[in-house]
Amino acid sequence: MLDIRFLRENPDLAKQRLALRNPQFSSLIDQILDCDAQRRQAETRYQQLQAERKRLSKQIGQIRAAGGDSSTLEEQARTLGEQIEALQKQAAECDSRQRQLLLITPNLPHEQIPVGSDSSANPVVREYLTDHRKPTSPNHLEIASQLQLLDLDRAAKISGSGFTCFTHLGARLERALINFLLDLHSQHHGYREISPPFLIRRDSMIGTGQLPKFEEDMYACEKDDLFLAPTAEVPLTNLYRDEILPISDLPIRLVAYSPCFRREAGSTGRETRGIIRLHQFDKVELVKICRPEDSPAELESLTNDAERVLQLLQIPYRVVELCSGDLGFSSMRTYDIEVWSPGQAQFLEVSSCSNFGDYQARRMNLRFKDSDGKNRFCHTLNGSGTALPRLFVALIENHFQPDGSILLPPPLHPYFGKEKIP
RNA sequence: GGAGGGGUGGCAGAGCGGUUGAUUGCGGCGGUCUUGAAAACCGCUAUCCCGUCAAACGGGAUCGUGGGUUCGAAUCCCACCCCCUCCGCCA
Repeated sequence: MLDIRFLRENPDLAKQRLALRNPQFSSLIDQILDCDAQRRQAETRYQQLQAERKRLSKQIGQIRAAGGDSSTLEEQARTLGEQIEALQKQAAECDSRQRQLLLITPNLPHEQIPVGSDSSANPVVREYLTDHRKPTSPNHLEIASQLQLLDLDRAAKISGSGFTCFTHLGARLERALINFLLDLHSQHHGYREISPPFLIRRDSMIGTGQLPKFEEDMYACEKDDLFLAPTAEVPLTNLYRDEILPISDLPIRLVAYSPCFRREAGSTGRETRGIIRLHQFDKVELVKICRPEDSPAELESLTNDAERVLQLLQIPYRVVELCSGDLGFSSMRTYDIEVWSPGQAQFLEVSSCSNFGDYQARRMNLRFKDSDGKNRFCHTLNGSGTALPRLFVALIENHFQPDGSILLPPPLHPYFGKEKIP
């Protein structure tokens, strides 16, 4: 959520920055400021009347205690009460409308990010092993079918398209990867491991920005008004919602494994073959909560922590920075990490590392007490560390051998229990 | 799912229609005393919003959340959320 005071004082700056995402947001800012002006006017007037009524009520109390007649004053107070009620209703309506509008307004892009309208404008920041990448390889589906690592057809019998079963050594590899990632980040990168709930209340979905705007993309349990987590970002970031953290607790670094549930409405046909895009997939997620002045550096180290995964697994990748038009709703700055998939001869996104500034913290009322005793909003960040299915794809395609086996990189051996598949 | 109890300031815990933003204790901050510390004593000690910005000052709101009753609600009524105890069900 954007700071209403910032919008009030810098409406043109806010519009300019939002226009870098999409020009449509200008009128939204005007509507918000309109609500704000109306709200404050009504609020000021009813507060004056309320102060008056308070004085009268005190007098009434005193007169009654003394056994006197207070009926004239009571009549006055009643009249004031009616005016107050009407103005309060007006203020509440403005306030609620203002909040609804703020909740569907995306974060301002950071000043330093590249300007562009779509992913073709995303600059490559750095690359790893891409000079040595395999130009082609059998597709992960071909490899998986030879080695019985996946069963998409039978998964469809259970759940429909967009779901998979990992089978035999495939299931074991999936589990080994999850454990490898959790251990790497919790034991070597300083993240605290959490195993969070996967069903999420509406308020928490609003807190990180999935709701109200993207409700169509979420799986919901309507009976209980709960949503299936689309990413562990949601439970992790919301862990400390509505709290005021002591500054000594910051930065907080959290890591969690979770399955992720996404309806992916409207994306069938594009990049949907195999396990590149699923309605349910595993992911290990990194989240940070820190002081505002630390968030730029924390974004760099978070991205490095995710990259470390690919270095250890010897998978070629590149880091791109998202341009203004490609930026996610809540983010002010994002790096995507993309692994090379020789099977599809393209790069696949396995991690998206973002700095949200105070945008999420404001939505979930997450603050810290500054050294001078003032309460300030925290900054929040997150990144995948990493998404599993595409990592799985890159791993088996990049390490596929001419003899039909897969040679696993050494860091996985203790987790998988052997060096190759089969 | 059924029955009961409860949600008050950083924490503990009073208050159950009228100068109560709220007694008190603990903790925290400042001071007196002391070579220093402890003890004792004194003072301070929430958040949000509005009044164009900042400071000062003034006003309003906040006792789980939202409604209602009333001139006036932490206090009475209703709904919901959360926590605890017992019963039932259950991996």
